[in-house]
Amino acid sequence: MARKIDEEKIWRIKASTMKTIVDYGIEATTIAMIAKNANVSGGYLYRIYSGKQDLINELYDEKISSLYQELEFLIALNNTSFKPIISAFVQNRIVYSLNEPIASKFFYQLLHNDNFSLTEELKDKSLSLMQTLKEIGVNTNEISKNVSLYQLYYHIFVYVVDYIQFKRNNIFENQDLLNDDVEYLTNNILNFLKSVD
Amino acid sequence: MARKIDEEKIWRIKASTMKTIVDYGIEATTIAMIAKNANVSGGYLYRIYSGKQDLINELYDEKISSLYQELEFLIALNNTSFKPIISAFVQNRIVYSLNEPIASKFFYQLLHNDNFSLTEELKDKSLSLMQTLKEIGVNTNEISKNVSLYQLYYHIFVYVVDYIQFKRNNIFENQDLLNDDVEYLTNNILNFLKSVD
DNA sequence: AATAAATGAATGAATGTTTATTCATATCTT
DNA sequence: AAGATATGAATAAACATTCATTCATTTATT
Repeated sequence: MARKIDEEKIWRIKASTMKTIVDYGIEATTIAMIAKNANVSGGYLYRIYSGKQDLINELYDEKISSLYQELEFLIALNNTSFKPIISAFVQNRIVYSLNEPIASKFFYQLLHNDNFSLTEELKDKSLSLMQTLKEIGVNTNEISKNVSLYQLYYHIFVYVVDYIQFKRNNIFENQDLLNDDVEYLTNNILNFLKSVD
Repeated sequence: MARKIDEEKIWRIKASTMKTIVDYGIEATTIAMIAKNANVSGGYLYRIYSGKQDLINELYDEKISSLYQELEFLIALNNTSFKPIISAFVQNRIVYSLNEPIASKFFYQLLHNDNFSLTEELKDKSLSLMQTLKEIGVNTNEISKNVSLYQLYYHIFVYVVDYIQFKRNNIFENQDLLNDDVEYLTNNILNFLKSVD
């Protein structure tokens, strides 16, 4: 055997990628900047990733994946009613944005960048998750039976992430995220999904 | 005097910039691509704009500006009740996304890109518009007096634009935007802003 | 009215910088 | 020593930007 792969090095690359993108934007971020910030040689990135696009896409897929896993876990924990699932999910998003502001903002940026899209596998998973959630909500009568999978997806994934990010980067005032936000967002989501006819 | 400035040329540059960015993303868009697509020489862009960043930012400011003007007009038209203003604004956003899909998507992309931000002047205008709207809504009791300017701003500007764009780029199915959407979005917004406590 | 001179618009090839990517070499672990 | 990891200088392509030049239009002069 030879020298071991330094796992921490890969972790540093990921952290550096997110930080650099959050600080300077995807456009201005270069491989050299990422490597320097990660204390890693430029060429080393190419041993692991096939390039900048691949590196960012893989990171994004990772984030989406863990989000879906989290939701699956919450569904398994409580599959008889809709609100607790959403409420816990929203709370986790707020906690995440406070504890991991860089990762959180990185995710937000990619969510709205069409150059980086999901794998077919993740799209399928997304679809089946929304279907499961819809069944739960419709059965308990917490949401309308006419709600579309799109409406579910948008309000659960995009609305929450966006609201939190916009609140943090606010042009009006720098506002703290509060526990009140969990309830506010959860209720808003339930109202949307209930009011479809 | 010399030759006149060809105004259509500037129009072509703007249209080309939006189209190229929508097709390839801001990152992959080059000055050469924009110029070629606009049938304009590469160097000509620098007579009008100081560079790529300036060109995009100016276009973005233009879009924001006309959005604010539109809202001002709607407020002047009906300054005694909140819902008609929002309803008309939402309807205009949907019509705009159907009639000007490229401009609409361009705007959406920039709304979520922190590398391009508003001028202080536009931020001020935004603030005063939200204050005016809040007064109208609170007076008629259509929205909560505890609503923050941020919540107003997010739900009126961001939520509507995002919902529409996500519906069009849907990973689930390609859905048409309908008149039903106007009512759905308007009601959602009013519910959000009413339910703050 | 005809012609020349002046002005500023517009061009696109040339420039120099930046960037992703490669590869010969060094380093580390067993 | 062997076999892998890791380096970073070297490379080549892509890029934004500049600038000498050309071209269209207007104004002045006869």
